[in-house]
Amino acid sequence: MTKKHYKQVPSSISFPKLEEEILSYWEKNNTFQKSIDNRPSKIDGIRNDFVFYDGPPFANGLPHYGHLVTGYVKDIIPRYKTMKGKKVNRRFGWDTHGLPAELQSEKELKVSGRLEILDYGIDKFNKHCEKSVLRFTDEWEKYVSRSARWVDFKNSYKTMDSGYMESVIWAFKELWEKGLIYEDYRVVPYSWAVESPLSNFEIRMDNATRQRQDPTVTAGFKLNGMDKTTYICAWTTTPWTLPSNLALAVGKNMEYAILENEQACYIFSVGSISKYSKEIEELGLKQIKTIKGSELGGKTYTPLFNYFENHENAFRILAVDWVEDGEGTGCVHMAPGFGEIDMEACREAGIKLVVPVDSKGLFTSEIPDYEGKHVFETNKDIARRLRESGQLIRFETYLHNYPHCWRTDEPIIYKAINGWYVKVSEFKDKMVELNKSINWIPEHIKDGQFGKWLENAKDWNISRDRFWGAPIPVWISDDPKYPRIDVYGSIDELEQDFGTRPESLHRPHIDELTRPNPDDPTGKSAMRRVEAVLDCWFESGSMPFAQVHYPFENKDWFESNFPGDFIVEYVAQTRGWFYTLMVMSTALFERAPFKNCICHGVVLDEKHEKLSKRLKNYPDPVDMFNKHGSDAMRWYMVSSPLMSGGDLAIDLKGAGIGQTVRQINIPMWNAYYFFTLYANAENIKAHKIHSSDNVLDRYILSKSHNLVKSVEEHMDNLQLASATAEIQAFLETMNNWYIRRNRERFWNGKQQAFNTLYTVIEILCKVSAPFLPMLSEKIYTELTGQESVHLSDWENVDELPNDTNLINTMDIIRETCSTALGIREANKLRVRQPLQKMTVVVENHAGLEEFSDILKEEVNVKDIKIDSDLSRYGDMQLVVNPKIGKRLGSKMKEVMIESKSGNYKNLDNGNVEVAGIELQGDDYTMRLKTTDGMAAQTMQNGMGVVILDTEISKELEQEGLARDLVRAIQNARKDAKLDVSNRISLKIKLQQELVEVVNQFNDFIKSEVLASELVIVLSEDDVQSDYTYEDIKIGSYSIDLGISKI
RNA sequence: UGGUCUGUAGCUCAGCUGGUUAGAGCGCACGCCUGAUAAGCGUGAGGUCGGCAGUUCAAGUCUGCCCAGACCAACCA
Repeated sequence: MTKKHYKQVPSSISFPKLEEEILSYWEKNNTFQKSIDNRPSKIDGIRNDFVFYDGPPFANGLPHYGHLVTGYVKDIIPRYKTMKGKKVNRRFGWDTHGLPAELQSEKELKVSGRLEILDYGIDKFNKHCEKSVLRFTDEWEKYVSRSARWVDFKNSYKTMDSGYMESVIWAFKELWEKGLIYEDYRVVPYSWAVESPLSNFEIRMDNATRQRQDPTVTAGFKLNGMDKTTYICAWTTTPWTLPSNLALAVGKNMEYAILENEQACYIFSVGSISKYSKEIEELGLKQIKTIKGSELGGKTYTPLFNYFENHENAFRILAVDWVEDGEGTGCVHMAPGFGEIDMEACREAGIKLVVPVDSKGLFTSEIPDYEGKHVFETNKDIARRLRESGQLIRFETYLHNYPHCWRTDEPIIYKAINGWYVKVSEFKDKMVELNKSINWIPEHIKDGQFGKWLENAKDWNISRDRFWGAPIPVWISDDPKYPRIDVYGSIDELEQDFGTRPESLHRPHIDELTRPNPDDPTGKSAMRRVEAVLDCWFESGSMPFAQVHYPFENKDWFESNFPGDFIVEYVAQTRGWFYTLMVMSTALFERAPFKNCICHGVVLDEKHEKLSKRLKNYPDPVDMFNKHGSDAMRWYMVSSPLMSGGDLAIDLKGAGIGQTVRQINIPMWNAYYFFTLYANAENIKAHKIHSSDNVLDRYILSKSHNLVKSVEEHMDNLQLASATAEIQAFLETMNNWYIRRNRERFWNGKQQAFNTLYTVIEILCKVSAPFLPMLSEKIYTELTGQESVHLSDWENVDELPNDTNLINTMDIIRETCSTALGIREANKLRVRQPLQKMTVVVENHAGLEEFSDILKEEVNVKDIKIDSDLSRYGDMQLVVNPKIGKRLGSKMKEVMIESKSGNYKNLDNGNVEVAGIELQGDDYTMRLKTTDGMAAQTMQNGMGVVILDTEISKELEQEGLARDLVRAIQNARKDAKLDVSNRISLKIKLQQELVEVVNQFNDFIKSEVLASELVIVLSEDDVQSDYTYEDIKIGSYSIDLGISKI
């Protein structure tokens, strides 16, 4: 028994099982870590890191398809860069702070709201958050690992690590010192459900804004000092703010109409009258005159409710320039505690605001009638009271887009609240400028979605009145008489001033740091931390430096490796992570945070609707892993429009993924299986080569040159889908041309053929390693005996032959074959039936002779004739090169018509004249149209013609039958589960007519099927029990076939 | 209301700076091949390239308008 050089592999394999095997192989060999350690951080003093930022996910649920897509890209690029020689560290990160963690804990601890948490104890509450926030990390690790994504979990960063938090407060202090942070009392989107303000971009995330039906009220405010009762009408979508109304605003230059009936006057803007025609009719109103808004300015009115009736400066009409005739009445109700514009306008008018609503959205004792009631519950009652006082002009519901809290799904309110802000508006121009240096995929994001957003950037509210988060590192004197503000940017600074090192930067420990106010000579006041914590987006925006505890550690590394080289997330992160990274990076370092960014699209269901856990309208990823494997899923997603920002509609059964298995995984495996099968059968050990004297070898090597080169180009341009398309096309050529056409060489153990296939498969493994990390690993390691394809270097293109002529010629050959097979098909001539002659007529046939053996085999003909005289086989047609249209202009039309109808003449100088225009050189080509009735066909590219001699002589017919017989015997061998190298003994029982065929082709048959003996049996008596028999039909004959392994 | 993207075969999608008869995969029909075999290959049917205008010798490709969908923004007082 000879030693086999390659592992015996099964012809078909379970890819999911193969993947599990590779995953444990990697784990055992520590392959991932090696792939990083193998690469130096610097080469000749030049940085060699490829810096990739892994955006921290929040682990409050299991990963879904969106995460998987991102994860695949996050793996593909680093694997590619590693093979190209870069050191690519990949640390996983966890977003641990913020509302989701707190809400989860509230639910689990059954405490709800700020007061209950304070009661329960911040310490205990935060401890619980800390524990529960990591609950899903194991599950995440499982999913991520199963998807063959290499990322360092052990060394992962968490936003709650004290090092991370220290870097975050450092950043805060930097911004403070640059004057980019301020405290302000402003109206902000406020989630009463989580009792905290939200940032302007949180309410824009995903589907936070959606349709909602709200009551609207048009109320009449009674003007003071009028002869006749006069109502000025204002419209609002938030009736609950009417008790807090302190002013009305009208447009300075707008026209207002005064309408009256016997009892009263009503004022509407002229532009809004038509909308109120129904009410006007009901009240029997007639317009008496119009006045300018400026004339209304300064008038006072009686408040609708008396809660704030003595409020200073209040209940006046303000004439301003920003009111427009929109949906309302042209007169705006102002509740400065609940509207941004309201607040600004009232501040200018010297009206102090009132906020009679607490943190849970309940009215305070300032509104005794509704104390403890949720604001939304009071809308109806407010309308009822207005109706009773005759001041309700209209009540209706209104469908509009309204922001909701992205974590609780409850509608938000706008409310004045104290907060800390980053002055983003001050440096937004800088951000716009820095954005120009970023390479965005797809490109339109740069000046579109992201660029536009930057241009309109608003100041960012970074404070949250919550518990579980990085502290706002600001200490303020508790006595306004002795004001002082201290901001801290490190633990050391804290220790220095407070004399003790905080146990943790989390609340409540951080809050326990107090000290006497140094600016207070009485010594009575103290420095206390402001209570709020930081928006968790401030933390994720700090990720590039905070993950390495900059500037306290890794100072040199960070400074030479920032900005990052690459990030990827889905497109909505232009409002989220991409944005906060940009803000932090611009404010701190005046640099863009990353160089390249892929925004991928969204995975949808087959009806193009969002994936929803509730509807279960998508296949379970785990099922897909188990059924088709992760490599197929990776390929499927990465070769899709997702990579250029488009959506991908995934079908419920995952058929697209199964299709990938059939088109990519199986063909690749088949090639490898084929190689090992015959290398082992022939006891061949192959090695890598870069040249061969066989033309097919040189062809496929040239093709692999092109493959490596184009994949490299696409990858360098971050065009992942294009790269996969190249690999797929190569697979097709390798399997359905190179291997198929070379089968005989493999059967005969031609070393060069094996060397070539070995080389090509190895290259294919390398090129597809980022896209099929496990399948290519399996094949590569078994084929080469190397440790891992992911530890190998990217193939050096320059070493491979690059023969463009050969590739072009081969294209003609392949075209010839498919044309010839087309003729066979049309004439119902099976390929197994040999034919005598094929004529190939191509005008320029230099180099084609070399391929005549290939043609003979592929088309199964005895002789090939190559000719260049097209005119003998059909009529020539003039085909005009359309590019001459540029030169001819309007004459072109005529030239086209004339040439198509064959009206042209050949000139003596070899040129052609059409419609009076002389054409030469590249201006035209002649194309053959085959004469009807011949077994001939024009090639699809029109370059030539193929003619088949369809006459079948007796001899050819018999050879055909012999081949049929061989085919049948091979089938029987297969059925008997014989190895391709087993020798057999044959007994055939057949009709007299076939005996002649078998006799004549006896040697041929025996050698084709590896038969040592062939016995023709004419009666049943000779049947022996150690033979397996089959009934076979060949043409119109039926025979009994017996084979036995020797 | 504005911006960006998308609209090509039953389905999922290619189609470069405008250029001859618009492609691929899946599905369907019919064949073929098989010493890779629970694979492979070929052929066919199927398209007014969302619509209407325009520019041009020539438009799936460029321009304008319109329609539909997605996303982003504005409005939402």
